Amino acid sequence: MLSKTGDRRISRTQAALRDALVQLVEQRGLDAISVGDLCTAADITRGTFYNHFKDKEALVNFFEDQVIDDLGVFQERMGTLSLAELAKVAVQKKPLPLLIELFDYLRSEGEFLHALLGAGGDAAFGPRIRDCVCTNLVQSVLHKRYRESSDPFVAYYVSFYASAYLGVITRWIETGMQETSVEMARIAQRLLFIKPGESIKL
Amino acid sequence: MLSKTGDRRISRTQAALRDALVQLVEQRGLDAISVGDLCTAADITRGTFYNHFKDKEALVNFFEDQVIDDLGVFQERMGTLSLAELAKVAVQKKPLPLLIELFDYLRSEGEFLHALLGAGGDAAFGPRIRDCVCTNLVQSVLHKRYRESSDPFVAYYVSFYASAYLGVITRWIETGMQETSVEMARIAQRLLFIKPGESIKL
DNA sequence: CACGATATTATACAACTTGTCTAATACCTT
DNA sequence: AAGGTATTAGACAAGTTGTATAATATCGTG
Repeated sequence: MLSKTGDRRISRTQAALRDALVQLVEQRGLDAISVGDLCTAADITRGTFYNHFKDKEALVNFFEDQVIDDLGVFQERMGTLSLAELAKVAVQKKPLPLLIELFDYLRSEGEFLHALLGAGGDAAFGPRIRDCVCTNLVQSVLHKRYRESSDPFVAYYVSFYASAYLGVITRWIETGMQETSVEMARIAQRLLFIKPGESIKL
Repeated sequence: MLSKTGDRRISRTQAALRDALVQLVEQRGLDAISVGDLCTAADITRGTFYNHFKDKEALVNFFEDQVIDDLGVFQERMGTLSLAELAKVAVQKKPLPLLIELFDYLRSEGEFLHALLGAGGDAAFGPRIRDCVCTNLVQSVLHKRYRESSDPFVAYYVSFYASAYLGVITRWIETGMQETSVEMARIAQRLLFIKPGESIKL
């Protein structure tokens, strides 16, 4: 019978595989890892691996899905933000609690994200995150009347800022998450109200 | 003796492998391709493959390097642009010839870029292009006095726009390069003088 | 605690991949 | 035309993959 609290053996195996994945991707890159390598690092048998996952790709997707699901919660909450609210907190220089929470969450998954968003990681993961969080963030910020415009420029405009925010997150993670979540929330907000060629107030 | 014009056999082999790479990455993704697959698709022997490349990764890097080198030329020319020039062409709505040339070049490498920048491609390639072209583009546009600032915000500011422009390029390639190079140059320029929350003139 | 269920182990297997090597052949440059 | 060299076809050991089996250890539940 299925119970809410899963089998501890399964949890342990999955956790061990996740740690092994992060460690090995960091060391050698995803392509250079074999299922056997993962099992050795996780201290399990190959048979056990195939009990859980079809192949290496399925393993990676499984753990990526967990992060994407978690981010989905933020995604929904982002959708409820209005531009007016954003402008208000920007003026007050008071970082949005939601953004702080987001960076807190990202930090909690920092090792995984560092490995799988990095150069040795999964090429499909970055776009997935971008499409999940960032596009929505931009949509909530974009003037309502342009959200469903068919003008190609609007699509590029959205792409532009979605990639931009993923770039900020990626840089933060790549450089070891030096800034606090509050600092990052503030940076993310300042970037909303700036033009590329504009003079920056430091 | 080495001559300027290389051996035709080598050129043919490399071209065949490049085509095979693009085709197979598009079909199955880089990870799922074996050296044997590449050789079958390229109609060469595995021995020939190893005559040229140490392994699959070396092959990928070789062709990526060619693109990066080509982009290096644009990178240098970007560095000579001043913000004043950019503002001028923006007002005149006349796209910069350099930008048009850049999108022309990207189109000429469209199939390769579509495959290797895509979800089944190489996770390391996007960051390489970003660091090559985009960062420099931003540097040339960023106010001079902030270029060497140690304020962490400036670093994120640069990251933000570098990723943003790579995102625009990536979207253009992913969606099959519908827009002309002139249209894309115009879009890229318009994006320079806009704020996220700002009303867009369509 | 004891039971039934099941995750894990150890092991084996064929099919495939990898990287290297050889001798013969075909093609290229000069 | 001649010498150089890339390509071919074939073989090799080492490693990887996905699957399967029976024995064992660990789990959740009653």
